[in-house]
Amino acid sequence: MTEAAPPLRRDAERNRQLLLRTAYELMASQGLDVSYEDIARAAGTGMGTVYRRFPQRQDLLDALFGEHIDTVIGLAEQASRHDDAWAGLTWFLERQLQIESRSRGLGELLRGRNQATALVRRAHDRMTPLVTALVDRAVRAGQLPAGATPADFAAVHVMVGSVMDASRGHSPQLWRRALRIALAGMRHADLSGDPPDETVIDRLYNDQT
Amino acid sequence: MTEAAPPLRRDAERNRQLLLRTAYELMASQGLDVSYEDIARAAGTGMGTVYRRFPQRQDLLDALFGEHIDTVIGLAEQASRHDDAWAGLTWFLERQLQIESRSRGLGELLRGRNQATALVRRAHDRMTPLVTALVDRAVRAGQLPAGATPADFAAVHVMVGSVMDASRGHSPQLWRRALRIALAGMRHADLSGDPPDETVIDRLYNDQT
DNA sequence: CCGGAAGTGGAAGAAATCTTCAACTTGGAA
DNA sequence: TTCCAAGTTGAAGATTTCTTCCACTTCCGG
Repeated sequence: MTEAAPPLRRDAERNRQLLLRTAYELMASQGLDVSYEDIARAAGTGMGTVYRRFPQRQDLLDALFGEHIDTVIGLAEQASRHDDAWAGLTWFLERQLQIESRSRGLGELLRGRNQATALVRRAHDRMTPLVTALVDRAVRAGQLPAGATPADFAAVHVMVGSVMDASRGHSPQLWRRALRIALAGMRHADLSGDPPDETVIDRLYNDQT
Repeated sequence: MTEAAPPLRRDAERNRQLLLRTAYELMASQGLDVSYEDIARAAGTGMGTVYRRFPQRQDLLDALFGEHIDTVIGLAEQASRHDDAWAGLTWFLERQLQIESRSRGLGELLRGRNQATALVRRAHDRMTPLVTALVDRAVRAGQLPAGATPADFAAVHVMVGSVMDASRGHSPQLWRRALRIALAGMRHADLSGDPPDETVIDRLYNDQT
């Protein structure tokens, strides 16, 4: 157990909230690679304050995105309860991408661009079994071709996300069209050959290049 | 016309070739963002030599990738002569991605991640009309659904490329599976709604974020 | 073989970001 | 009201990469 941290002084807590709001805004529009100096300036505090509260960038990301990621995990759970496996899968992916479209930073996190391994790994450890079960069900129901795997689903996620990243700013809805293409492809592609390695999902989502 | 540059001294020309080979190797494995210092060190020269020969990074990229890009343009021309429009499209995309899989740097260039706008824009100005004609032919032939556009083709390119980038290193062939998914999606998705803006192709390929 | 133009190397200044820290300010318990 | 632990600030050192520059070396025409 972590020892109970003493509560923050009132002004410090106010600053902390202000920093979180500010950092979230910046990362929503610019992605995760925002400098501490930019955050401090936008919040009107000194850099030292940011470092005191979030000594590691990971600490900031945890505080910023923890609950958002729990939300996404909740979507996966909800989807896995869907009677129609394919409907559950498409609903989940569409919802997740919609959330990512509102925050570039969260998208980078969920799709494993950049740092942030701990948070991401935990999230995917929770979601992968759920998605796997859905994919298996969809295959058995004939909604997906034999040979379809959870890794294909992850690949679709990465693929649509890349269109989102490349078109954010000028065609904010283009990812929906890419999603239609990719999902139709999942249903109609010949996926019988060379099944991807079991570990591909983790690596797709955690490669830091 | 550019005025004729005087020929390089023999030792300088030797160094130039050495730098090009070295830089190509480094960018093939690490992407375009290799520092001049890394290039100089790997080639065994001083940084000043790199700067003297290639004052702007653009100069280096032009010299490195110019002919590779012409090769890809050639592929597009060859594809556009194919009787079967769909076969031409898939052949072209597969070939182009295969080349990108051997050089991460070239992939970044062709898919518009990073700088390099001049070279990329010229290439796409040449290829876009060819691809457009192929897509139109494929639609008329019933090989692609009504509403399919060249921008969808560009999106597929970007999508498969993103899987390539995320899996390079552990699953170097995974992009082929993603390509199968994306191409099957092009044929089977409902693409009748909200056609992408005309300018989307350029922007997909030239967004520098 | 000589002289000078061309070429080279790498130290040094500039710029961006990360990170620490010592002097200063403030909240709130007593 | 006093006092001090908690909090804040921004300057300053460390790092990294970019870019310039000048003393030194090399090539090659005459």
